[in-house]
Amino acid sequence: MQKLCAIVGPTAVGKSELALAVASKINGEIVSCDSMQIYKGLDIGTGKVDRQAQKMIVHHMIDIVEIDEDYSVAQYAAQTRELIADINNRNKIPILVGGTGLFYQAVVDDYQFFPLAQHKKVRADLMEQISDNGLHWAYNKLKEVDLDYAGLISINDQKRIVRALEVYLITGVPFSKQQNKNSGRYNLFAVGLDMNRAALYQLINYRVDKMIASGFIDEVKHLLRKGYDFRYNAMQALGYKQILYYLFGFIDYDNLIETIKLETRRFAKRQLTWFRKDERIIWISIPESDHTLVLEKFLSLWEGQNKAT
RNA sequence: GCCUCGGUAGCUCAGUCGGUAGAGCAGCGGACUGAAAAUCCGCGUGUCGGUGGUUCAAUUCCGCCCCGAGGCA
Repeated sequence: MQKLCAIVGPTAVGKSELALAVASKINGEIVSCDSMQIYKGLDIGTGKVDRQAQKMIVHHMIDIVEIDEDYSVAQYAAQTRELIADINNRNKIPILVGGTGLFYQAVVDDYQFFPLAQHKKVRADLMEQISDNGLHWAYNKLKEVDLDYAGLISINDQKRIVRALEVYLITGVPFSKQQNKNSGRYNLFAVGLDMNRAALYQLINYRVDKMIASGFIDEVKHLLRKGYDFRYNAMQALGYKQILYYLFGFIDYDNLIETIKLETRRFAKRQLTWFRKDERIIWISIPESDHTLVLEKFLSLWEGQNKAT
């Protein structure tokens, strides 16, 4: 069975640092599990590890698409599974590292996705119809074709309503009938990092200040000059969206910094909610900023699991 | 020193003609299968500044005190 090691947790908790240390100890390669680091050009705000570190330890799934390219979890899962197989075949350990819960889940639980052709036009049509007929119309439409899924989501959840409809329209199969998964594909060792909430929030605030100081705003200005604005999903990323608001004059500077920090804190909370429900995850709580202790703890857990299997 | 206004949730404030109180934001919890750093759902967390008095009952009325803002000296 293929081996897979995973390091997950909220933003700013120290996943990347630990991953680098672990990778060099257990002969691993890092597979990023991050929905925004896949984009070229999103560097400072997504907290990519610097190029030097990327040279020392092999990193995958970073900078793999352009900002204006379409990308989805289905592609991520397919690509990542191939990579994991490849790394295993070379007798190295794949280390899945990141904070995007859906991407993590799709890989470790081996979600099955139907083949799906271009969906952009279908979605654009749907959006137009919603602006004409209202969201309730779309929800009722979904009830007609997929009552089960409609029952699971809120009548206000526009994104999920649109997605379920578009997937149905393209494949002809109700969305809820497509939610299949295999289990036990990997010999999984998953570690979650957590820390005291107040300390985490402090780290997040500090990290945002650091990003701003390293030229985050210039990075967004540069992207905007290339024509990348609100239209692109990548530009909905935390910080990028807010800086666009700032550059367009919708919010002032103080407001900008506070909003990025606030939204990032809330994001971290949602990440924790996601990972907490996965019972396979072994949690390491970070007492202070002593990362050597965390590494030791990780390695002893890893040894323990390898002896057991 | 005197006068006026204010002191209620972490913050900004509403309210109770006397029956221990509620909004927004923050916060907390949850959901999540082709946009996911997205999107959505749920939950008031309180010595009503302190202390005496009136009252069956005071956060509410009265006295005194403390704190803040403004005004008059």
